Amino acid sequence: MNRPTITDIARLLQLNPSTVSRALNNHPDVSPETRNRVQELAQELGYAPNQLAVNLRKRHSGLIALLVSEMNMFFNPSVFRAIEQEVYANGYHLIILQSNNTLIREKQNVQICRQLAVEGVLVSLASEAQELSHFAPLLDQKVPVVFFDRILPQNHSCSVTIDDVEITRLAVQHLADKGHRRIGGLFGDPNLTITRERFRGFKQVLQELDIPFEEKHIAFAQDSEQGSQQALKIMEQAPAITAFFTMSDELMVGAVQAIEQKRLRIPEEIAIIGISDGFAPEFYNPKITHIRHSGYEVGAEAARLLLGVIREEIKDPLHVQLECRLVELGSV
Amino acid sequence: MNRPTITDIARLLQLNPSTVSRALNNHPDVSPETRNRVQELAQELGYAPNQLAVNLRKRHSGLIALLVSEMNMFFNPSVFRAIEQEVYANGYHLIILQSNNTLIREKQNVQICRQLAVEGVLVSLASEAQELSHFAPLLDQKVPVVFFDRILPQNHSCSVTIDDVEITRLAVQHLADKGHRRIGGLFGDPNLTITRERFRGFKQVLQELDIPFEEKHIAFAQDSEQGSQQALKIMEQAPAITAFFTMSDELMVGAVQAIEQKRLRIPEEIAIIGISDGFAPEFYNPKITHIRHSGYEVGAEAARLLLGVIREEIKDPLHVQLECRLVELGSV
DNA sequence: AAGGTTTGTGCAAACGTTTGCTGTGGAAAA
DNA sequence: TTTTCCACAGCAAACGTTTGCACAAACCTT
Repeated sequence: MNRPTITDIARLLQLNPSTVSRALNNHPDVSPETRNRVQELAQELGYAPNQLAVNLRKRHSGLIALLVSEMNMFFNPSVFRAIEQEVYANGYHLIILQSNNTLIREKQNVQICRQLAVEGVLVSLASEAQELSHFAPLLDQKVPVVFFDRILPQNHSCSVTIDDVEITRLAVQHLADKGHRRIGGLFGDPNLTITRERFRGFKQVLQELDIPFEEKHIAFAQDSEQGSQQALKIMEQAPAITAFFTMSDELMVGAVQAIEQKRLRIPEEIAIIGISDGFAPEFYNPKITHIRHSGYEVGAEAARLLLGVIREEIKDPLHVQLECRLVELGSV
Repeated sequence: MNRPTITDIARLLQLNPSTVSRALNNHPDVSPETRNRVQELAQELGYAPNQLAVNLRKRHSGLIALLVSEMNMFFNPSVFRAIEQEVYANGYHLIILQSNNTLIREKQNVQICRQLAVEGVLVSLASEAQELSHFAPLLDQKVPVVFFDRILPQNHSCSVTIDDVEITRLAVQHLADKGHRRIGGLFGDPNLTITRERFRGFKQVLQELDIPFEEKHIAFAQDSEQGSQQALKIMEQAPAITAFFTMSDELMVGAVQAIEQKRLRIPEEIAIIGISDGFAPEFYNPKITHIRHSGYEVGAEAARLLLGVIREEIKDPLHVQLECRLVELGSV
């Protein structure tokens, strides 16, 4: 009762395995009559090709790997869904590898990609990754790699990000439009491009607005918990601030927690604006005004780029920056 | 500049490929001296075994599939993280297949599992799945399957759920203890065991408490949006209710939205208690009292069971029910 | 010293496909 | 009728490993 193979079908039909193979793949070299006989029997036996053998023979795996730091709720599930859908629609399958933000796991994962002969890799870097040399084993083998979300500047592959400077400008400008001039800022891991860019944007806009930048108004934090602590610290060191800018959902949650702990009312006593790719802003009352970027679009675009590179339709490293929009809710 | 193979190493070292293979796998039949020579050269060449060939030869893929309805934020990412970690730690890799809650995709995904020769499958059913016959192709081939979270009663494989009746009892009992006797209930897809069980628990507890069950106090909803509408409807049809029970995070979000829309204060004017495996209860102010079950534990247990079945340590279908606890916050 | 055992290596088949090449019979062209 | 060509099917090698078996040499037994 084992799975039928091409050879089984060949034996039953007094044919050569090669003919059966061609028949199943609708190769023109096989007569319509035999093709039908083969396909009918295959159907009847519930034949499904042994993908393992196909893979070996064709020297590819049909797999695309997603290397990601971790599956937290703020790694927008829609990024994920978009990638899966795009990949699935093109006949590939997705395998997920988490780095837990460690470099060592990321290196291992690269090796795994190589061993499994994955045909493309989507990467959102671990925060420990300071450079990209550990991707060499893949690039050497000409395995297409697309970086997204958390990237590093010195990359020679495609990448998908959002225009971090612009997005931050949008947020801070909005605060300024509403009269805020003493603005606290909460930023993520300072090693990541995303953080550096948003921080740069923040300072740049302040300068344009003739608002002096003050160290004590800003802080860096790795997660929601730290974000909350840092927000508290800022409010204590600089009680005069009238608004917070947070560069991610995690930090938004942290900031709101700190604000509630301080028993300040939003937006009357303190305003908050953030950058969000999740549902967090909708959870609160009032809902948090934010710059929304579509996680779905990031995922979809990254997957599309990767597929383009795999099909050799895209030759040169493309760096896509997605646009975002201000969503005015009640927190400013 | 191609990847070196075992045959390359053999040629370079004037050995037979079989010896090289054994050397690399630390087979005792090979002398320490040759083993070292082989391993050193392998290291030097950056040899990595061609997993595709290994798979074919060993007739397994090292893959475990996760069949899931969709990657929404309420499919607790920690379930996911737990599964990935457990699977990874045991040398397997995870491939994700989404059904988008449709039966047709679920069937396709089962076929894909078969073709890829996955060694085990973790399933949280699509809501369209009313029975399990489409898993026959896997079960026929003795591919281990473990159902979790969204299951159906008539399954002969292992499953991991929580004790839905008990969990609901805990919640409703808590409301009753606080004096509530007119309780609204929001439930999910009535086709799913999880819903039926929780609904059964709900009615059962009401009966034990001598509270008459009223149709107009309860509703079923598929998502957060519908949940909100249904909650509104309940509050209009039965304005006397003093508390809501919600069986999932989605519905909790919906209910809170409805309550806020009605401008009722929690918990003074209306109480709410829910079952949660996510962060939703923590988002609100006051935080929502809930029964917490650990998504991480569900995922980890499901993965452990699956690995047990794969290793043939577990022979009979085990049905694990995880325990939960009441988290008293400010909404009751 | 004859026999037996151990140790290390090689040979070849197998896993299930795919594919370039060869070969056949018959139809079309000369 | 002979030649040319085409449609169709078979043969065999290949993808890179793993593994049962055979075998030689060296090592122990009596």
